[in-house]
Amino acid sequence: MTTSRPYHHGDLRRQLVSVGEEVLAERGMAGLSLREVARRLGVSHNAPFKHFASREALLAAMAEQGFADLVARQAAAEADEPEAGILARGLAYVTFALERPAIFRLMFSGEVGAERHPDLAARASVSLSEIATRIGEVFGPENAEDATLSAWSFVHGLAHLLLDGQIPPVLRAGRSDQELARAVLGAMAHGLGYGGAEDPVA
Amino acid sequence: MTTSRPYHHGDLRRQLVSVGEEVLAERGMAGLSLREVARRLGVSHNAPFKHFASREALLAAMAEQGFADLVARQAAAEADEPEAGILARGLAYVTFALERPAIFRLMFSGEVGAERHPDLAARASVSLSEIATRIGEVFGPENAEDATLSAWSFVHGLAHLLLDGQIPPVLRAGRSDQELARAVLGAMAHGLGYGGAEDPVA
DNA sequence: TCCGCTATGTTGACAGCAGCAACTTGCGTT
DNA sequence: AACGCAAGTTGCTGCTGTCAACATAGCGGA
Repeated sequence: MTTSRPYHHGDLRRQLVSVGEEVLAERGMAGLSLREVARRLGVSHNAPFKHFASREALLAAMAEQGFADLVARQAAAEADEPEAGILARGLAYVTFALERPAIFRLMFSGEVGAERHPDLAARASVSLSEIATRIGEVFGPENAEDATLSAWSFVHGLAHLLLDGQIPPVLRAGRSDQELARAVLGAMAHGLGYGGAEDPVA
Repeated sequence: MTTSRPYHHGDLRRQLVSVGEEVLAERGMAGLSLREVARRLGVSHNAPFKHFASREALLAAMAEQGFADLVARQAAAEADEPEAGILARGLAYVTFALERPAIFRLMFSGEVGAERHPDLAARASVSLSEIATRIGEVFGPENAEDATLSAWSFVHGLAHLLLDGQIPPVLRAGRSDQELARAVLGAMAHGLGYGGAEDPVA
């Protein structure tokens, strides 16, 4: 009995995405093969092709999931006052990158070819536009564009530098990634246009 | 005669790196194969292995060259007054990313495994420390760490967002990448991190 | 001058991968 | 009960990275 291997898996697509992230985290981009993912799920080497037309299509789905999760996480980080909210969102962005570095890299690696995967393009665009909108709300209408771009560049760059481990010890000054993010984002919020919000993140 | 195919190529290593960048730009990470590079150079499929122990080693060399070029470009962007210099360096950083997006991505993709390629790690570390130092010179000694990190994150993030083409039209407001970089970096230099004491930018 | 060493390149082989084709299974419909 | 389609399987092809054995050339010492 045990029904251990029903002929139809039933949830393969979702699991492919999930195990795909697992493999990607363990072995990196070069080590992520459809066959390895199939092996881990106990299905044949060609089963994935019934759900994804190509390896790249799986990558696109993984990135898409990443964007969805990023949006959800940012929404959860919402706060009462908008200034605190923007800071919390920035931290959430960085935290997401630090917790799921492989997916974060994939999302912005440019390897997926968004033009070939409209679903991914749409999801990414929505996700990023939302971020931009929220940032814009805080910085006000006049010159909102550049302030928004600034804040976004800032957070995005910080996330990349942190997960690349490329911050020299001198700058790190013994702080953890999270502490660093908190400090630097705080400095940004303080310096970048709007004066208030004394240490909004408790 | 023509000496078209001397048995010994004479300059293979350098050309592998150069053509490697070419292929990477054309076909992306997945499309970059040692065999393709060898083909373009008219050598056998195994010739590259006399210069690089693995595909990854070639990638490392390409990234290393990228860091070297980035440093050179930044040095060339030096200016008289330090404040103008820092801005010029930031622009140079972004310009490098926009001109050679494939290499820039490779340099920060984390796919190369710096721990396995000490030469790359050294070059990257030197390159980035130099950037940090120069930024630090401008922002002064007190709180230099966070201001430096801020500026660097900022430029790094802006570069990534620009070359990902992920900036919504609303924020772009019709400006070219270069114009955008100029505007945003200018805003940063004006607003960021000077501790609120003075306004060094005339 | 000649000999042989080493760096550089070549041919041949193997295993792993993406993707195509043809076959099988079994669930949902009628 | 019969059937059709979605989901899974086996088998194949061509490409890739990498290993091993062999070939060539230019160089330094005898």
